[in-house]
Amino acid sequence: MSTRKIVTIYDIAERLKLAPSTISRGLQDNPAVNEKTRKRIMAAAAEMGYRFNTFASNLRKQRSNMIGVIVPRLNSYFISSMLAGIEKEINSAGYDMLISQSLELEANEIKYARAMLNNRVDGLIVNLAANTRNLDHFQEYSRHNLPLVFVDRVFEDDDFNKVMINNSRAGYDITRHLIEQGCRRIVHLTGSLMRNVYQERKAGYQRALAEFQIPYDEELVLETELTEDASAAAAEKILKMKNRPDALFVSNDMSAAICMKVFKDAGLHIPQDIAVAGFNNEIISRLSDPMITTINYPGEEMGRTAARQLINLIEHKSDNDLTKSIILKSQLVVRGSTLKKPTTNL
Amino acid sequence: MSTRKIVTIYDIAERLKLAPSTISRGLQDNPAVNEKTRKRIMAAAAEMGYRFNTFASNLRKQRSNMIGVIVPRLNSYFISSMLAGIEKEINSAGYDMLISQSLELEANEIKYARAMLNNRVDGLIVNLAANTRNLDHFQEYSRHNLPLVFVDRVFEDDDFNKVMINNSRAGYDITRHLIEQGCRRIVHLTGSLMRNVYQERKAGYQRALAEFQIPYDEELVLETELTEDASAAAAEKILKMKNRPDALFVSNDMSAAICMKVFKDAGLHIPQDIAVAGFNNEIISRLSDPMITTINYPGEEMGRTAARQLINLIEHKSDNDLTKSIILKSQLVVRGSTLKKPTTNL
DNA sequence: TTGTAGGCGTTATCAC
DNA sequence: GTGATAACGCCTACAA
Repeated sequence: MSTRKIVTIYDIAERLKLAPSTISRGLQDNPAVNEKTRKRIMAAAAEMGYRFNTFASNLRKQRSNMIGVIVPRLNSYFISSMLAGIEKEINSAGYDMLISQSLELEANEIKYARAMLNNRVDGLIVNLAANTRNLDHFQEYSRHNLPLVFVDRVFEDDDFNKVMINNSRAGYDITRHLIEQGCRRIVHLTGSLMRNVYQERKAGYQRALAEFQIPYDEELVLETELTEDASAAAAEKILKMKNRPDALFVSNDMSAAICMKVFKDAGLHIPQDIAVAGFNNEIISRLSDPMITTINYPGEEMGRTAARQLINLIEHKSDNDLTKSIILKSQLVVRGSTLKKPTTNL
Repeated sequence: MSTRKIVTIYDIAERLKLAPSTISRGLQDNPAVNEKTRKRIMAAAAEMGYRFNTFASNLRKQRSNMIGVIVPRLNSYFISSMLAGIEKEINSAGYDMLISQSLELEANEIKYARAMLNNRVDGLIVNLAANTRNLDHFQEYSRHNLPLVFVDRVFEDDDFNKVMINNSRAGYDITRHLIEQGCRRIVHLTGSLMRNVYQERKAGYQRALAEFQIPYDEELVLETELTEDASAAAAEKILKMKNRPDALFVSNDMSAAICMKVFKDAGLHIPQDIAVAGFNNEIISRLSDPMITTINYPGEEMGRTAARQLINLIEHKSDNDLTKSIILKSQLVVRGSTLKKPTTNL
């Protein structure tokens, strides 16, 4: 029963003795077409197994109604929250979403940026790969006046649109909090320092140390990929340090929880023996024992904001020349994993 | 400097005094074209800011090179692992991925299934929404001979291709394990029983109870949405039960961890006062204290398998008439949260 | 309210 | 090795 031949508006037109243009109008509820005609058209279309051809339509209309999204990974708490936010906003505005994951590799990012361009996406949202060196592969978007928004992982000193939080401030807040709890030898476990988010958090960490006249010790900054294994390895390394640190500031809650587990398994008490702070306010920060002090990091909202900004640019509701950096709020959330002094009322 | 007019192969042809067809060939490294000519074409294209038009190409070639994916949510551990698997497989086979999230609503699923069809995806992978009642909205795919693969959440008694695990067996294994640990009053906290995955796990639970002559008590089955709040509420409810249960089997590790936290906060000891088992083998199951007994559930591999199966169907490397259900292995992983008897060597 | 006609950018076919 | 031409399916002036 499956109709081999692809059914087009011409076939429907022929069957109903109407013009193709009438069919086209009828199918998209154009009010110019007679109600009865419209119903006949719909019925015939359904019966004949007609499928609207988005390509032909897009080709003709010169736009795709698709928004491209390039992220480093799909399976991360932060990224998936962000994607959920992007998707909601995009879909309610009538767009579809084309996703690629760079797997943290610049080479893939370059490849996908080009593919998205060829796919005529109406705009692009990007969260940079860990090892991306520059934004050359996005210059083409400017050239074609295609809106582009970077979210979270960005280059800070360029003219692109971006949505982010104040990572430096957050890193400072958390480090200062640790210092105020009496910690002096604070390890910082971070992701790739090529990325602003990690670089900035580290800058905030250093700023807080300096403010309290604690000498900065490079040995205490551990750069890893923040994977499950790498995090556990880092924790082991910390355990083996001659002069054991009294605090650990990790750039990610999951990683922090992994370190905490290693510490606890080694018989340490948290926060007494070592205080641990994370980042992101993931569910796990609330489930760990003790609960993890962290930075509340609005992934879904960042996604929505980036998407909304992009859509505004696409629909010319805002001006691409007025480059905007949107900085969303993040807050320090103090919990048991760092409370050495029972002073705070929590 | 931005070129207003869209540059096409005609423009390049004109500039180089060549025919459009030659340009087309040159751009795709067709060996028929002279090496020198090819280089001139490439150079001109780059210089003029030419962008390949995927629509026109797809329209002409009658295919999109895109694979559609419909999932209930993007921000869940299992889903994002699965997506990562799908993406890797799809991309290495040269396809792109179009994603929509149904937000667990059948209405959205119907809408997106149609949109994917119109977008001329070459195939579709679906993980069903919580409240989907039937698969009518996918019949059109059969009609058009478009390959379709359901993954994880499926309807078991139809003719569609599917990739899943043996949920009934897994539910049985976990329940039996709890019983063998001496538990008799076992609560089962589950997601929507309209979905096979939950229905089957429950069936396994019942089968194990029956086998050990433990009467099935409907009051002990709690159906919720397994969100953070719903899980905590369920745990509270369990705490208030007159005759407190001695075990809890949750259909999801995150949920199990949340329940455990509520129990611990109420002063209970795990597993002595109440044993807790989860599902999925998420990272959190390894980080909780005690670690959570669970079912190892290969999300990424399920994604890869579904994608591979779909691609085979698309490329006619396998026959759609030979409907296949692929059942992947899952295993019971016993950990501290259920070990009441220190007999097992763990 | 409906019809006519041309074009969106690419590729396949056939010719040279 | 290169060129001419006709689709692919839809949309939109403009005309009737």
